[in-house]
Amino acid sequence: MKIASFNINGIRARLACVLRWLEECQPETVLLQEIKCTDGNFPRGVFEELGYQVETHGQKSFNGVAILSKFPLEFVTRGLPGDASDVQARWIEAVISAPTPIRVCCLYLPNGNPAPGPKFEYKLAWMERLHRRAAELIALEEPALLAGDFNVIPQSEDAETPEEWVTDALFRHETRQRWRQLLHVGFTDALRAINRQPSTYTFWDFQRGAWERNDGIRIDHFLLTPQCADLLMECGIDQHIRGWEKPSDHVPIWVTLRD
DNA sequence: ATGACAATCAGAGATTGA
Repeated sequence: MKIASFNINGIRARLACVLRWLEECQPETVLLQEIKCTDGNFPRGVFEELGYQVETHGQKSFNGVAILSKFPLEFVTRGLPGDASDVQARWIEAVISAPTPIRVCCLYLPNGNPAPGPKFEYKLAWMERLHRRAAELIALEEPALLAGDFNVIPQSEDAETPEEWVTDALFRHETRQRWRQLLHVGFTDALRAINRQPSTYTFWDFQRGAWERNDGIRIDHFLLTPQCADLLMECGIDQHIRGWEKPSDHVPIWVTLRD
């Protein structure tokens, strides 16, 4: 089972790029972030014709997440539990009904800049809710994963110029402390379980030639429960597509799990 | 301190992102 996560920065602007990548990558399941459209405007037919079941949680203009899968998706829920007043579309969860069922949580964690400020407070509160849901998933003792755009640079080795990020919401100590809470309850960072190489980035800013200078950061992650980590075979980042025509500023990260 | 770059909504320029 190959499961990929990709912050596409607008599904309508990125449709050609995504289709080209799907052809090349051939994932059975895809977790998308920043679809930037309502459920009604998502081009679901395009993916259904490729054999994917499509589940979306969108909103107008901003945010929005979706799951595509060639296996049936069951028990689909939308919205991160813990705050009924939160209207931002940043979480969709489902169980992939494969021979070994996998629970997948597709998330788009708030950016949080500028920090400090109300957006940073929202980010930290969202991470506290994520921590509570993560602990529940661990208690299930089942193969499950959290994946998506975490907007967290975990360590200095995850940025080309870490000194420039120390006051940023993606790398502040409050943010990284909450990231580590997810590891402490038992989640495994899939990329780092396999690959300790530097420059394993998933994001390069559109500005100042960041891609050409490899001035990147690692902020898109797969976190696995112990039962899911037992199934882990590979984890990779499709960095080359950042150089394609009309790319997203993020690139896909994927895992392959034993069936 | 600012802007550089891109997408969205709207139909210019503000807002958001990271």
